Amino acid sequence: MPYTGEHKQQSRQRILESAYRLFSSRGYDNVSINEIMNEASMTRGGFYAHFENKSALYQESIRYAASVSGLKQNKPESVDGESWIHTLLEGYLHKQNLDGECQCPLASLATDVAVRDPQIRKAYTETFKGMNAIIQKYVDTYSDCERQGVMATTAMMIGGLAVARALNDKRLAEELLEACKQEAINMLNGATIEDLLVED
Amino acid sequence: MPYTGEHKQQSRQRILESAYRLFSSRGYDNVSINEIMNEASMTRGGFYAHFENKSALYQESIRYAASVSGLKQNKPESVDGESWIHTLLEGYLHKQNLDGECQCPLASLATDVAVRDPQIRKAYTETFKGMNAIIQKYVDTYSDCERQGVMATTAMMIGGLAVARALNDKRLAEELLEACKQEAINMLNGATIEDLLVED
DNA sequence: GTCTATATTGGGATAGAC
DNA sequence: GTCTATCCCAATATAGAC
Repeated sequence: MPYTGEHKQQSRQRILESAYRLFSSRGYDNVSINEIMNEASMTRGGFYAHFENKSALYQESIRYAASVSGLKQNKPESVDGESWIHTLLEGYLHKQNLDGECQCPLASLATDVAVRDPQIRKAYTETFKGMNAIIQKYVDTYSDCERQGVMATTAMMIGGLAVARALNDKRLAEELLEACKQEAINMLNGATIEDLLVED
Repeated sequence: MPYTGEHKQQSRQRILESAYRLFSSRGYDNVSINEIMNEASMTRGGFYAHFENKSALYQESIRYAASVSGLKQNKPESVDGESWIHTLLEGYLHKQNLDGECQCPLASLATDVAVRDPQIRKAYTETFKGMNAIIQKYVDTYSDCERQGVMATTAMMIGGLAVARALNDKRLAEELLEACKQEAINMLNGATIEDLLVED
């Protein structure tokens, strides 16, 4: 029955979308299955035809969000690696990510994930590795910045956005995003003062 | 009645301690007032003699944790500012903060706070400002690193620790802490490649 | 100020009709 | 596969004894 299968896939997709939207806005515990299903234009009872339980949905919604994040966009041929990194930073540390939903589960759910079961943390860990791989790939086209610098930069991006979302002071939050953007560009340029001094 | 007043203060202190310990380990929603009171050797009913509700306790426990954090220790006279920054980084990005409780509420509760009421976010915001002020104070003794660099560094420290706590891979988590430590030292040294190039 | 007992709510999960 | 109805448990908050 192709219709039934396709229809089920569409329902599943809608559930994943509304789940991530609500989880990133309000956290795992503060969102009910009822709300998620309503937002996906279904009722509560139907949920268990798609997911084993709420925890399984959480895990899959993290993977889903990572797969549609701005970081996953393909670089146009005409743009060089360094410019593309700037574009990615601009999109990631953008003030539109401050209120409510947020494109990146690494930032919106960091401390929430830390207290969940291993399957959920595994989805988070793989997403983090993926983010580092993407940044490294483009950085390699113009800089000698290595794994350590890239990891510290992604931590700063995630931390900057996560903290900015928690702040109760919009001006400070936007200042923080801007600071992280500038320093990320510096850090990804690779060489440090020490390197230069040694070369002198 | 001095005895009664003092006794109440001690009870309140015990509640704040066990509250922060449990909140930082398992998040706000996953900890019940019952558990907190048991951990403080009291019973549930007594709670409301000390705090208006659970939310008020959350707010005060964040301020309490910030007040006893390692960052609040006083620098010994004999140690210079730069060495002290290294000591603070070592303590903050230490693997003993990975499992369970964590000295810094900014890292252990970042995304948890983002979805709470304004009073809680205010406590978080003030704690963040305090962390920046402390780092800036010591950095000023040896570097020209300004507000932007300090804010980006604290975001990296908080983000590094928060993400490392969420990861399901101990080796990767420790590598991340180490990367943030090294890059924080670099960043707090202030000048960037661009600065040096301009000076040339 | 601390205790026990309880009112009340909310939400995860299941049963069963269609 | 989706719906309605229901079971069940956990947790906040309150009432009232001591």
